[in-house]
Amino acid sequence: MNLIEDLQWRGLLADCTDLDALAKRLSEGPLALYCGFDPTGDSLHVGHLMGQLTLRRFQQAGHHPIALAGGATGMVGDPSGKSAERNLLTREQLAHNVACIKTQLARLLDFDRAGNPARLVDNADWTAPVSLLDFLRDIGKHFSLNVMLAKDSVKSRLAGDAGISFTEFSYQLLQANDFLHLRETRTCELQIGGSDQWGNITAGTDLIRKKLGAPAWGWTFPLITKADGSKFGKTEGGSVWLDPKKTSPYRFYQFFVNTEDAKVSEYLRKFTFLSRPVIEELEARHAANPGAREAHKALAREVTALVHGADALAAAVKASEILFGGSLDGVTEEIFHDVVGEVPTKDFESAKLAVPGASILDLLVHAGLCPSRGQAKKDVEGGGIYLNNVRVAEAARAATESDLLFKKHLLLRKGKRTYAVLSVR
RNA sequence: GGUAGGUUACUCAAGUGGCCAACGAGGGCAGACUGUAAAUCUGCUGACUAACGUCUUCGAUGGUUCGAAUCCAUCACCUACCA
Repeated sequence: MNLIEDLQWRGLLADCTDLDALAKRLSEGPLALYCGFDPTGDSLHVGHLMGQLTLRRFQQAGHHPIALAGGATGMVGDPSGKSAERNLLTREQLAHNVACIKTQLARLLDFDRAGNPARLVDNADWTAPVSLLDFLRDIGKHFSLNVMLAKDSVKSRLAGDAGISFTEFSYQLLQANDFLHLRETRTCELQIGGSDQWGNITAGTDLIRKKLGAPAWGWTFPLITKADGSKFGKTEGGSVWLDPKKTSPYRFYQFFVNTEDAKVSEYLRKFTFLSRPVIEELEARHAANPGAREAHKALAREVTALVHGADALAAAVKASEILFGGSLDGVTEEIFHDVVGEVPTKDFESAKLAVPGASILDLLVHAGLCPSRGQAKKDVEGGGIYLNNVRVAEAARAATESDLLFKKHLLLRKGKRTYAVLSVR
């Protein structure tokens, strides 16, 4: 199975500017390709994984991947997929975000691979020095307003109430210029991106054709969705980040374990490097015994290892086994220690446990499981709160020293799977 | 610049003087059933309080009134049409 066939089997091809020609080109030898990542935050999230992993697949097939951090395009804001104008980031925020993102981009690609090492670039390097007049003459001249206005990202905004500013309208020119620049300086012949990037990518291939008369292709992969069609990568706590400080490896692992059945097969193909026979075997096992959720666990293991490494994965698996293994009976202090720090853990004063005890409501708020005492009380009354994995029956419940596990920790839980640990100081 | 309409909790959206912490829908959280899944059913969804209840909120500010999300004035922002 060649690269394109593999990508198609995995469901990673949404659209290609000329699939036959690209297939022919790929068969003739390695090419350079790139994928851009705008620094809209100080961390990438699971949604961005698709681009990174696809670059990696190309690299493994012998091609030259270039990861692009959007230091310039991030200044402007991509209107694609956005229903309203966004707020501009300050230069300081942007510089900080670019620095953070670069290290994350570096993790999934091999920069030392013999023959085709990965490259990391920042489009601010070639965009910032260009003067407005030069840009308008050299780049702007090649764009037809009719074509620009016809792009979905622009059209939908013009049709809506929010409108679109000239700033965001210009975005496609900047991205097209990136592709042109990489085509000229690094012979980068292919740009990949999510299907929402189609308009921006074709702006680039069109520009290259007009200015250079050289071949260039665009490839998009489908945007990942949940089974109900809603946005992928969001949980109670917000986005699932790649930064372990923002989303712990344990929660990252849990996010994938909790994948809906209807999506496991798709995610295994798109997020892991497992081979086709292995994935088909997992699918068969899942079909035979869905309750065991072997496919979910394999998925979570693979992705967590890729992003956070083997050690972090081992800790996440261990903590998960303890917390979801049933009762805490028989769990030794040493084993329990693996949980501490994996789930959100906070300190508190041991003095608070003295005689009348500490209000369970205050503890829940302190642990960050509930936003307020009022909400905590409702959660307790609804039967959704557990102390040391035993349901708390009444809101007046107070925790005392006798509730401490190993004289040190309280294990709080809300619902089926949201845990927090409080440790005495 | 003119005219008209709008601004309600996470989102959409009722409410046009007291019965409004504010209908309803979506979303979210929790419970039951399951498999840490989906679907379904149920409860909750401003803060404080053990509770009676108290407090803060309906773009902003000021006013009328015993009493305002609801009436008046000014300001801000948004939308549409006109220039």
